[in-house]
Amino acid sequence: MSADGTPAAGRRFFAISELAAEFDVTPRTIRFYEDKDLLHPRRAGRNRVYSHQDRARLILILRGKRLGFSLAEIKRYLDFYKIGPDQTQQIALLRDEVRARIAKLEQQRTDIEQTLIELRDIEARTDAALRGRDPDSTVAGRD
Amino acid sequence: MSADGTPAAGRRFFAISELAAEFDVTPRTIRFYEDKDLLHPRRAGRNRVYSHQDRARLILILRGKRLGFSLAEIKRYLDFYKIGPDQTQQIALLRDEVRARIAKLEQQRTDIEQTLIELRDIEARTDAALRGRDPDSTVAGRD
DNA sequence: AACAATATTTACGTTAACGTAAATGGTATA
DNA sequence: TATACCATTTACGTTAACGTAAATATTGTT
Repeated sequence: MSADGTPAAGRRFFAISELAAEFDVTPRTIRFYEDKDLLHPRRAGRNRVYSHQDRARLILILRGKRLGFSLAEIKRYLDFYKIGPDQTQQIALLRDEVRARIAKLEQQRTDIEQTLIELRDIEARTDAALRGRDPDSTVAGRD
Repeated sequence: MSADGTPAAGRRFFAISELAAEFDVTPRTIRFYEDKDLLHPRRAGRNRVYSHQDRARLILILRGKRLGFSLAEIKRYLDFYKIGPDQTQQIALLRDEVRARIAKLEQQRTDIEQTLIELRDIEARTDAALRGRDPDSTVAGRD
């Protein structure tokens, strides 16, 4: 590990196995993302060489996966960042897409808050049950 | 629609096609969930009949899907609610599982907040670009 | 030079979550 | 009663996201 604690600090490039180990995925997975056009590492001869930007993209990909997005959706997201110079028509479409994403994420956030409330309630019941207490007779409530 | 606005109010039971229409899924999908043991409607002869509880379970299933959970995970979640009377051993395991879920959802929430920040930034850039303004030269910033 | 370790390409295999189509049966309506 | 309309069952098809295995090349080590 480097001085600042982050494993990538001070490093210029990364091998596929290094990234795989760091993010707990297989090299196959990383190559698969390249095959799907989500990553574009350089080559040192035959071997793949990943820059900090490549690594950053991988982080975004994995975050997208945690949120349940498909690789196709994640690719679109990554594309949001590389729209070229002014294409009013394109930009308007982009804006609409971005807004749709925002709406979807806000719905997800609402779903999460609701689910957390329910889970915390269940957790409290299990805690109580394990203590012999009993905040509502049975662990899951009544019918 | 009923007096209170909710389409299910005052109704005792639902047909599969009604639920399918209400939640914008196909009957096939609902039958599939039953096949996977996530739903257990009664029968009127050969036909499926869904109660309010069945409908509520379907709502939870669809919420789980929006959050990116697999049907197997969703089934576990539904099971959280129907743990029988005191099985200290079982309850301890349940609590651990519930806590793991909570942790995962909190991670998801963090991911969402971060993504929303980025998307809102992009949205602002598109807005500005469409107005001729320009909060940072190009839509996506510079390299 | 022989060997071990790592990376690459190619290609077939696998699982989840349905889609789609065909055959069958009850029901209501003209 | 013929027809139209759902619902059901059965079964094969499809897509996404990798897993797994085999053959080959490269590099470093003993």
